[in-house]
Order: sequence, then C-alpha cells, then structure tokens
Amino acid sequence: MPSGELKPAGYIEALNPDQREAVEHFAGPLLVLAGAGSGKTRVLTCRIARLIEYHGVDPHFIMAVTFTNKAAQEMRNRIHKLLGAEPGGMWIGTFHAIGARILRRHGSRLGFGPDFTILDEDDSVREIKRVMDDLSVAKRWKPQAVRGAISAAKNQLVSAQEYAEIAFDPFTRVVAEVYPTYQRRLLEGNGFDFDDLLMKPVELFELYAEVLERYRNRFQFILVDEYQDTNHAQYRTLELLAREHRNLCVVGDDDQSIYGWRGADIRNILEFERDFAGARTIRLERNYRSTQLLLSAANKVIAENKNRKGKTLYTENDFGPPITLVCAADEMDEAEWIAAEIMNQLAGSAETHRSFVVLYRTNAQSRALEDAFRDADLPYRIIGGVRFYERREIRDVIAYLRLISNPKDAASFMRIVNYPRRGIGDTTLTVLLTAAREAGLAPLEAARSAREIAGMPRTGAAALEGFAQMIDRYRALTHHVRVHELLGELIVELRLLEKLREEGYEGIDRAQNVEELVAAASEFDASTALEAEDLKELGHLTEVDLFLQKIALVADVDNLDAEADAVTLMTLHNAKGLEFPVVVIAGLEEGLFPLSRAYDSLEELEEERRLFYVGITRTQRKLFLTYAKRRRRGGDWLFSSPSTFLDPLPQELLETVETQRYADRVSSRRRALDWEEWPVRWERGREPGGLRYDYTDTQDVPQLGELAEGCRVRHPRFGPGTVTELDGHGRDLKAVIDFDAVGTKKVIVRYAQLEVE
DNA sequence: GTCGTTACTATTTTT
DNA sequence: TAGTAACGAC
Repeated sequence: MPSGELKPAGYIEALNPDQREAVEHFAGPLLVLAGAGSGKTRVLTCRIARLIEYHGVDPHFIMAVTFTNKAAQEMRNRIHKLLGAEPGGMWIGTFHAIGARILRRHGSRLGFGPDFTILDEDDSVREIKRVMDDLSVAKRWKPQAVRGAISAAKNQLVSAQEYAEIAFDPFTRVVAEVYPTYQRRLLEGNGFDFDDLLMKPVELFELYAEVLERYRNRFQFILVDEYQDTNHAQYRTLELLAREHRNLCVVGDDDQSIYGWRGADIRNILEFERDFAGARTIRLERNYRSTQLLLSAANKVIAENKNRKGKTLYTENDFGPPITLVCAADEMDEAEWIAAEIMNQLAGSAETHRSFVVLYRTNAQSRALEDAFRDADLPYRIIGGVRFYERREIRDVIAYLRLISNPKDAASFMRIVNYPRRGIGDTTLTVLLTAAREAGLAPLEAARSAREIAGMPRTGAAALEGFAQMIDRYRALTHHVRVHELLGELIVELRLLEKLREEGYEGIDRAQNVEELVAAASEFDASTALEAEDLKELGHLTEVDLFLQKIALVADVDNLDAEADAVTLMTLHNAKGLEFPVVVIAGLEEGLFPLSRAYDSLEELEEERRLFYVGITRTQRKLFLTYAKRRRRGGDWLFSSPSTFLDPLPQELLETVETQRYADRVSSRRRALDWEEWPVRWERGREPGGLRYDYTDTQDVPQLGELAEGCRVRHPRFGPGTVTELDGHGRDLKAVIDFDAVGTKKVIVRYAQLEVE
C-alpha cells in the first residue's frame, strides 16, 4: 500500500495541479471533468501507473474501459511506456470487448457456447426481417425501425417480457412480438448482437451472485474513459461492479456527449456525484491543444447549451489566426474551394497533408469532397462510410468463416449457401428450412442429409450436401491450420478472386479487398487475442473463433494510420478524441448541421451543438468553416441559410470569404433581378430553414425567407397574418394562418402566393 | 433458377 | 440520385 517515502515519479511532476490531484487520488469515487485537449488520457494513464507503481496495486485488480479499440490501444501503449513494461493481467478494452470476454467465460450459464457469433447491425436487421416475415408483420413496419426499438430497449435493460408489458401502440406491439422471437433465434444460433454484449453480462451478474462476486473482487479499481457516452446498460455494469469498493474513476466531458441517439445517457455524468455519494470532482480546464482564439469561439458556442455542468477552457497558447468563414455556391464549389485552399496552405508552409482534416455531419457529404480532391490530385483517405468489414465481398467471405466456426449460424448459411452460385434456389431453400425447423436443426445440419428430405428437388439436394460437406471439411481443419491458410485455401476452392474479377471494374477492387482480408488474417495473432488467464478455460477455441470475435468489434477509426500522408475526411463523430493542426468543418447550414430532425427537441439540438463544439476543439491552429447556398440532396436542390450555430461567434474572431463562383453568381443574379421576375414554385420540405424549390426554366433562383410556424406572412387577398401551424409536405404543404384582418384560415401554400416577411 | 427490369425509398452519427 | 428489394419473364 502507499509508501510515502517514494519520490514522485517524473511523470507526476510534469502534471498541472488539477491533473496531479486526479492522478494522486487513490480510493473512492472520482469524477474528472476533462475539457477537450486537457490531457485526459494522460491523467488516466498516469493514474493507472501510479496505482501500480506507487500504491502497489496488482494490475490484475484494475480494469480500464474505453469507447474505441484505438483508445484502448493507446492507453495500453502509454501505460507500457510509463511503467517500462506491459501491465500483465490488467483488463483494458471497450465495453463491448470486455462484455464479449465475460460472456466467453460464463455465457454457458445463459445457454451460449464460447464460440458464439457476434452479429453486427446488418446481420441483426436481416435476422429481424426473417422473424418479421415468419410472423407476417414485415409489410407494415420496417425491420430497421424494429431493430432500433429492440436495440434501445436493450440499452435500457428492458427485457422482452418487460417490453411486452409496456407496449402501447401498434408499432410497439409488433416490436413486443418480434423481440422474444429474435432473442430465441439468437440463442439457437449461438449469437449475440452488439447490444447483447452489454446487456447479457448484466443479466449474468444479476442471476448469478457468484459471478458478480468474482468480478467485484477482481476489479478493485475501475477507470472509465468517455464516461459521458455510457448508456444505461453500461452504467448498470459499472454500478454492479463498483458498488462495494467504490473505487470508480470516470473521466469525461458532458460538453462532448454526442451519442445520445445511441442510448448514451448524459445524466450518467451529470448525476455521478449523486449516484456515488462523496465523489470527488476535479475539473481539467486548461487546454494544451488549441489557440486562445479557437477556445474563445468554442466557449461561446457551447455556452448556448442549457443542460451542462459548465466549464470554461483556457490556454496559455498563442492567440492564433482568425477562423475563416467561407460562403460557397453549392457543395461542389465548397469542395473545390477546400481542395484549393489546402493546396495553397501546403505550398506556402511546412505543413504536410496529414495536418489537414475535413469534417462533416453526414457521410453523403464526402462525395463532393472526394471528387474535388481527386481532380486536384490531393491525396486523401476517408474514415467511415462503408467500412471494410461491411463490404459485400468481405461479408461473404466472413460468412464462410462464421459458418465454419459456428455451424448453427443460420444467417451466414443463408448468405452463402448459393454464393458463388451452386444452383440452390428458393424452392430448395424453402423445403430445407421447413424441414430443418421441424427437426429442430440448424439449416447446415439439415443440409447434411438433404436427400432424405421429402419434397426436395434432386439437384438442389445434391448441391446442399456438397455445400455442407465442404463446410465440414474446413471445420475439421480449424484446429490444425492458421486462419489465413484456411482462408487462402477456401478462396482458391471457391475460385472467388477469378469470379470477382469477371464482374469487371468494381470486381477487381473487390478481389483486392478479399486479398486484404487474407493479409489481415495472417497478421492476426491468436496469442494476443486470448490472454493467458483465459487460455485455461478457453484453450479449445480455434483461431477462427477468435479472429471472428475480434473483427466484429473493430471500427474504422481504429485503423486510422497516423503516418499516412494524406488529408483525412471523416464525420464529426469519428473525429472525437483526435486533433489536427488545420481543420475544415464543411456544410454549416441549417437543416444539415444542425440536422433538421434535431429541431424536434432541445436535447437533440444541444447534442448537435456539442458536435460542433467537438469539431472546433479538434483544431490546433487554424479552423475553416464552410457552407453552401444550395446543395443537392436526394433528387433536387436544397437551398439553405448559414447554420445558426455560427451566430454566437463574434465578428472579431472571424474573417469571411466568398468563393469566386458564389460572388459571380450573386452579381449576375442581382443584374437579372432588375429586369425579370423569376418563375418560381417553391415548397417547404421537412427541413426547417431549408426551402426546397422546384423551378421551371431557370438554373438560379432568388432565395425566399423561411416559412415556419410563428413567422409573419402576407397573403394577396387576406393581408398580413401569422402562421400558426404547418401541415403536410412538399407540394401538399398547408398552412394555418391567423390573419390580422380576417381571422384564421387554412391555405394551400402552393396556391396562396404568400410572401414571407 | 437466373436474370433483368421496375419500383421504391432513404439520404445521421457507430461500439 | 443511387442503391436495393421485389417482381416478373425466360
């Protein structure tokens, strides 16, 4: 235990007083409110080092939980550096990875084998769709929506039974019907979805006191990164584990909570001090990352939010250059301007490509940027979007591995039974599945003796048996060969690369991806996937099992290669935890950022604002904010005004710029407007602040003001009035207007020739 | 059983 | 607009 004679290690002396206080805190609950760029990871890692080195805590008793694998890896490396050795026995990982690890050990109590499959969101939607088809409810509701509801329930730890009790309308009643069947299918297929990895460990702890006891004793010290992003299931896990010893240290920033839509509950951090009475709270407000100017802008933006603990960042860095606010004509113009500006900056300075990042709200925005970057010959890489492990060809190959690893996996069976084509069609499959269900067998099991099934077409039966034999043959190999060897053989046998290449241009890419997967597999080292203490109990798991469980939990950011010399393009969400010398935030328009649906509630709008705050605080030196006057979205042009998020930014921090094309367009329009009235029909889409125009014969139209509830309008016959209600969409949009002179009337906007004041 | 066409719908973020 | 799902023809 504490031995006061030891001189503080060098890493302690380098900390500022607040950081030091957090690091030196030993036992009892601790909340560290760590502003952006305030050295949060440093505090976490130093604290762990100190627990081990100074307080003599065996790493075996420490658990550190992060949100991404990348953060976990980073933490591991830094602790290694501080201690000069790997802290053996310590658990560091994401909630999901830790959940999977616990389930691997004890899942059998809930009826799951340790070689379980982890279903990603897409797998889960497919499974739900299948359930819905069977229950004949697929027509009325979207599987995606039902999945969302089940996922939300799981994050709230609401079981299928409990859900049934609270179902109150047609939709939730359908969900209540699907949920238990879906769970049963998962159990039958020995699979967990992402949410199960969080919910099932809690179930395990609550049902089996001795399991809970084991981990309570085991994790004497728990540290949690990004605590503001925890959902209820995660909160409950922490509470169960830490309730007794109370050595729970959480680090987070309520101003950076951006995952509310995924069930993260900001109350977890706002109410930590209440939930863990006697908790010490330390604020880290000194920022080491950004310029003073940027921090003052960020502080102004976030101060608009009501629901926060309150924190003001400061720095002793330079004042720094102003933020450049750019107005562009459309998204191509915006993208071209960004590409050109990055080229400029590169030409005149020592910066390299990797100093730049372009952040945006939606993945769809990357398209224009990619085009512009390609045209400008600017090297770039995109994080997010269609992720590697989500590509069709990769999922196909992985489905083979999954079926080999877990013959009960019905979803993977269905995916590949006829890929590549082997003459197994709907008729054959329907007969097989019916027979399988009656016999209580998984599809692959039934396929092994397909010829014995009544009503099975002869060619189909032979193909099925051949398929099953092939899978079984590889299954027998799993204990003897490495994953990449197995994969290599499989691909040759299927003639997969040849077949993909025959698909033409895109197929060549696909074939390359498959080769990349084999390369990734050959780098996979099972010895690090399963730690020594798990080997005893789980030594019989194959490398294939472990490889699959591992890749199911990797995100794209995890692969962010800091070395590659290219401009990074990614969503704001993906940027959390990262920093860049030069940042561009694109698409600062009403309806896009903030996204229009965020107007539904204050909470969502505040979350969007936090996202903007996260974006600003990624910046070390120079920030560009861009918006476009119009943007193609779906089929037509969407016109919009600059984001209201820009409003709190004081003029003196900004320098405003128009792109050449925007300037040209405005001047030509002004000239045109002098002599011509523009033939325009306009509609208001779902997007508040964004007006959707349909115009007959011109390319360019003047922008009308916003039509929204509460705004003042003028009607040619009824005179001035106030809009009290909007109803319908697009060309069917109707407005209820309280006219000053003639009272309330409902008009069809399309015909009413309203003028917005 | 396969292929091609049409229809539809989703355009938010992800462990 | 683009991608996918469903459907119908061969």
